[in-house]
Amino acid sequence: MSVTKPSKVAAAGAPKNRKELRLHSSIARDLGLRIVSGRYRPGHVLTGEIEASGRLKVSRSAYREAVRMLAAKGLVQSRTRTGTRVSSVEQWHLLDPDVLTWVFAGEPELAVLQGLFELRTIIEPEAAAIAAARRSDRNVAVMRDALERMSLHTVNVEAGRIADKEFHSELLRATRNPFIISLTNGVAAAVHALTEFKQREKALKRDPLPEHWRVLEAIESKDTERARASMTELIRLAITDMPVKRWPENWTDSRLLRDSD
Amino acid sequence: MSVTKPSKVAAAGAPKNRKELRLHSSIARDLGLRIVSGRYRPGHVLTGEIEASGRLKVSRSAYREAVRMLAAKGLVQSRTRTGTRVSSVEQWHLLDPDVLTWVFAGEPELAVLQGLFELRTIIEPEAAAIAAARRSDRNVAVMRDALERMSLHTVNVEAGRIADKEFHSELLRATRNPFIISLTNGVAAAVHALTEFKQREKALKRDPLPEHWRVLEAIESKDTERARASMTELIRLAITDMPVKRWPENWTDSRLLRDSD
DNA sequence: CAGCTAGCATTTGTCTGAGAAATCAATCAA
DNA sequence: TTGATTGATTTCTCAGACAAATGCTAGCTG
Repeated sequence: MSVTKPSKVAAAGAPKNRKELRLHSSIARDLGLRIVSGRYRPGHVLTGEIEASGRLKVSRSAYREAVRMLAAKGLVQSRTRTGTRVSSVEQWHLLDPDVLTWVFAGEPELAVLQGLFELRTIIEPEAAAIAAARRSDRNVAVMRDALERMSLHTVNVEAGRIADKEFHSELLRATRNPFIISLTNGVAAAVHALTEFKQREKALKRDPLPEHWRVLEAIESKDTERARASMTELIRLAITDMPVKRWPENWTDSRLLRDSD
Repeated sequence: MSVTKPSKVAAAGAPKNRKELRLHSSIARDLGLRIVSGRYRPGHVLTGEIEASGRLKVSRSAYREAVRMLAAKGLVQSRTRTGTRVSSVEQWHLLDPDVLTWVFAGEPELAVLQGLFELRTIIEPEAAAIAAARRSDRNVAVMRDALERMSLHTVNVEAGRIADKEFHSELLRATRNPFIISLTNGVAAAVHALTEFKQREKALKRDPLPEHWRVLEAIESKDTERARASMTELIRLAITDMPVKRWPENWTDSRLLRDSD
């Protein structure tokens, strides 16, 4: 029960992997992780502000701001007298970039992986088709640059994964649809965490570049049909690259699904 | 520059249309509306906490909690010394239920309407197909009940619009995909605000029930193809019901698109 | 003059302590 | 039994102070 505070001394030499967060953001991340990981189940009532902030050795205001953030993301709900309780999973803003990052921070469940890929299978081929119709030359240039960096670094290192993320972000941006673009941030965060997850298991054998280039070519030549088809194929290949033994047939064994009240 | 505070006396006789919000939520809603409506453009720096809270006659903590909420929704970003500035539109969590509600609170721009319907056209037919494959009997029962209430009240009154919302929510819920379900809350909020918007112009002439029933029948009989097709048709009809003179050909005239830096 | 450094000023961030408001639960009265 | 009253608990709101971060500027130094 300890918040990884942004160390005031920033221990010399310690690799500051993650950006220094403010105290309230750290607390929010901490609580958020506990919630999405299932440590705090839906319906669970958090310990009161006074005790919780006291235990964490932080001020009540910092703790409250953290709770407000989580409430804004649909993870908790506060009521006087009742306290702050974890909301049902259906209330969670799962496509919020932070929430998505937290969900994929640990070992994501198979059904959750499957859910994300299902969403991508629905969205991204259509997005690619729309992008092919509306893309600007600049969109193409940015995507090309991303792919070149991706081929330079490979997705086995952070720089390559970032390039991968930027490719998909720019593709969705090319749709000119604010709502689809908004999905970007969330899905990109998830995919990024995901390629990192893949990487944890074992370095990717297959080279994912060819299908990316095919998507780019289709979009560049404004061929909507080919853009849709090649993106469908890209996602299909990405799924086969996931280091899972067996994809579950049904979904009902997901924690994200069980606890809905 | 005044927050519609949750009046302490709740002025006798005054119709309390909207649920009583806490002070911090009221402030957040207030600022949020100003931001998404374009009153505060991306890049704009909000007045400092001390002055802002003073002007609103609220405590700094209440104001800060509001800002934290907006930051959690990607609308603003705070930095010491620099202040709190409105983020670029791409940072906004447009699918957040609150943000979506705020966006559609006023007269939504055509391009924004178009964007939402484009997203629905992509998601919901596929969702209907998946729902047809995975739906439980209970899902069907809930959807049927919603349609019956919808036909009882018509979408010209609030009760009918709520029933409409519940139909679509339950449909997405039937997909058993947490991410698709999460889209529910956002899209449902938008559609709800939208039917209200339609209603403002003029009562809907055409009866939208038949196409809803066709979707339900397809899902009940687990006919994925027919579910997809009938949902596509439902959305197509919903678009034609929008009281707009002419759908714009290109998008670039949307405020949501311009200000991205 | 160019560039660097140290301090200054400003804004958000954090802390503390005190009541106010809301609401659940039990108690008491009609 | 039902309704009103009281009490306890928790979040909510307020006020004021200091800490930390950081952009800016003046002055120093080469």
